[in-house]
Amino acid sequence: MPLLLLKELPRYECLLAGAKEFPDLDPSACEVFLHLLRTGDEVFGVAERNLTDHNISHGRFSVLMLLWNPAHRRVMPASAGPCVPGPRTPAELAEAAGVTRATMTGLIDTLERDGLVRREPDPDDRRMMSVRLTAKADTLMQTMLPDHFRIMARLISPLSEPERTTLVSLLNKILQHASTLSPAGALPVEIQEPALR
Amino acid sequence: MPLLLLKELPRYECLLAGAKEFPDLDPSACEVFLHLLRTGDEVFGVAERNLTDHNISHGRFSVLMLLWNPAHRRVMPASAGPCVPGPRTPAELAEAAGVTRATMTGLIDTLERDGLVRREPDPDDRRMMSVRLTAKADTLMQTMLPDHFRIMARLISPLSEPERTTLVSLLNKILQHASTLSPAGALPVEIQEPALR
DNA sequence: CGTTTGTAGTTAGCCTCCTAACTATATCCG
DNA sequence: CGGATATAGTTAGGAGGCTAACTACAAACG
Repeated sequence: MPLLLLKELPRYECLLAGAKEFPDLDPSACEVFLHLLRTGDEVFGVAERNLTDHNISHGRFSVLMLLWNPAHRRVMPASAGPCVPGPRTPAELAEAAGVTRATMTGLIDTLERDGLVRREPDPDDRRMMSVRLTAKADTLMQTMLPDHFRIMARLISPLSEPERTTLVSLLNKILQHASTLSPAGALPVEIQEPALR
Repeated sequence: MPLLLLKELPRYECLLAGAKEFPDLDPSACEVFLHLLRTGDEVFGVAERNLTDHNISHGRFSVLMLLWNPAHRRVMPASAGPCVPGPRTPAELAEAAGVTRATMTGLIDTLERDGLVRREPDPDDRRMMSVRLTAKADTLMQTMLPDHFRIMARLISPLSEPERTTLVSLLNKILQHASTLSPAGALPVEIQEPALR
């Protein structure tokens, strides 16, 4: 639900009209942009509703998934392959989930309060903590995940397999390109005209 | 930035492995789902960074766009066509932006504090307020929008026109279907197979 | 005409995100 | 060895989401 976007997307003729006043407005790009955000938001909202029923926000779910991965490996043969061991410390979790360490502190706080997670001091480096799932969290995941998987499958069910492949590849083109414009990929924007007023 | 999602998407073989343990896990659906959210998040983040430079969050931007539309019409010929007059009251704005009235109160509070918006009582119905953009907001939009349009165009630039059409149509299939699973579209689910377990 | 019902906006309290600054510990290096 | 630098985690304060409950007004209806 966090995206918050115009519920009704503008009609294409409105975009064309806007392009007359703003030469920088690319109507088809704008349309893709808005549809991407709108659809992402809707899909996100449907998936989140299920988690909310279990008192789990998306952020908390991400943390549980990151920590649960190794617990999961416990069940699987040790030869299960390249699924890496998964993060343990708040800093690693923050990095993997794409939030700040401060945010992760808050998430772990509430997860710990709800008995889903335990903090343990690292014996080797006294700056560090180790975060572990409790048995309660493990049980919760076991009941929550099948629903979550069914919801994902249902959301994507209108697409055939070839359509799915196409969609992923188109999204990937955008994602790859967007990453280069991103905070990390902060190339100096070079060519941009001095505009901006 | 709000989506918060695993930065590194799981490899497909991990999804396949997961499907062995969870029969409900549809690997290709899962892959589409994750790519959609991840790409939406990235694109959203890039676009938001520009707004943030002007001290405008996405929520505030939505409000400004909704209110600015009519101001925009002022410049355009009255015959401009089917671009409706745009919302004016907090309740209408909340509905159009897809947030609660309480949230809209907060957004208008900060916008008013920053001098971008004015509240005026409705003379006919003393429960209602009318929200208007200030001249300052109008100026801000004029300087902010061209950048915003350029960023959208850049984000989508890796796709050709036919690819854009395809992408929008695939996204639309998902969006239409998702809406039927949604809170508002709470049709009694009737025809839906009894599945869902 | 007065009571009930509904609607607009706000308030209060919670959660999750952020940035900036702080504390404690580890490490590097002169 | 000892100071500068870097890192882990937290804290403080702010914004923007939410729900639930409240106030004020309008409308409906018996």
